[in-house]
Amino acid sequence: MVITLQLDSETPLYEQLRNQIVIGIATGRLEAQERLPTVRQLAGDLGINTMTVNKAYALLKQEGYIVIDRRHGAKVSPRTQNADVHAQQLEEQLQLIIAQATIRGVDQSAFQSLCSRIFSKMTYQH
Amino acid sequence: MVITLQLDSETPLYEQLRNQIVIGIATGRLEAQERLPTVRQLAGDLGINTMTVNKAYALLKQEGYIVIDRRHGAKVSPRTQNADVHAQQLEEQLQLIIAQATIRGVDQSAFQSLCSRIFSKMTYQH
DNA sequence: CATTTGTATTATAATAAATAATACATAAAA
DNA sequence: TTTTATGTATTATTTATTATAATACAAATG
Repeated sequence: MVITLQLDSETPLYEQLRNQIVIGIATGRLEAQERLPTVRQLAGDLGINTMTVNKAYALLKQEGYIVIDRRHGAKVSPRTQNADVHAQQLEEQLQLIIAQATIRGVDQSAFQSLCSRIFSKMTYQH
Repeated sequence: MVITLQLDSETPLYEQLRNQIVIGIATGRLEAQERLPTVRQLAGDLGINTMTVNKAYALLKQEGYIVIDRRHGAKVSPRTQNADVHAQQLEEQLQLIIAQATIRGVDQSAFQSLCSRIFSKMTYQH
């Protein structure tokens, strides 16, 4: 999986990394049980520090997206639950995005179309 | 309009402020041409620094959500355009949210319902 | 002229982000 | 058993961000 970082972004590197891996899982470019690169290898490839990658992995682990074994490294979690825990967070994020889109002139119909187009790229199955 | 800040949030105060004003505009709690509180007054009400409020106002101004006049203070912009400029940004934000939701088990149908519920609270009209 | 507006300036403190260099615990592999 | 590769913990340093603070300034209204 190709990961590209924007060094001039206001989004921290570890967060960019975390976001791209989450999208990779949802789109199926990273399959369940698939092994992620080691922190050292990924840090070397991206030209960033080991601890920055580790921070992204630790975050993904805490959020339940990946499972980490001392020796086997990091793997994509086979399945995740607890949708209810993040329901409120999802609603808050979505409310802000929809508010911004509404003011920019994007109506519900256009928004739903955009959502459909994005959903069609998501292949993650439970 | 009631604004509540979470001091223990990882979201900066000026960003929380900006977000709530954006939502206020979209939901109609802040009407077009309506005057916002002065930076000093709002800072006093919220118990935060003047420059923190000013940073939020400057950001809202730069994004086109409000218009600022030296003497008259800050007002909600009558109308905003340039939807295309922010189209890519919208898609990126939405992609991440949908990816997370998908992994958490939220399917397209449930997501669309949530969107509809949020949209029903948005009264902003062009 | 006086007042109120946003804003610019400068300083300071606290926190976060990123890098760096090591070291450690673990467990598979040789 | 020894070696090796894994994530992780630790400590330090640098840089950027955030928030506060105290002023001062430009502009425009009354």
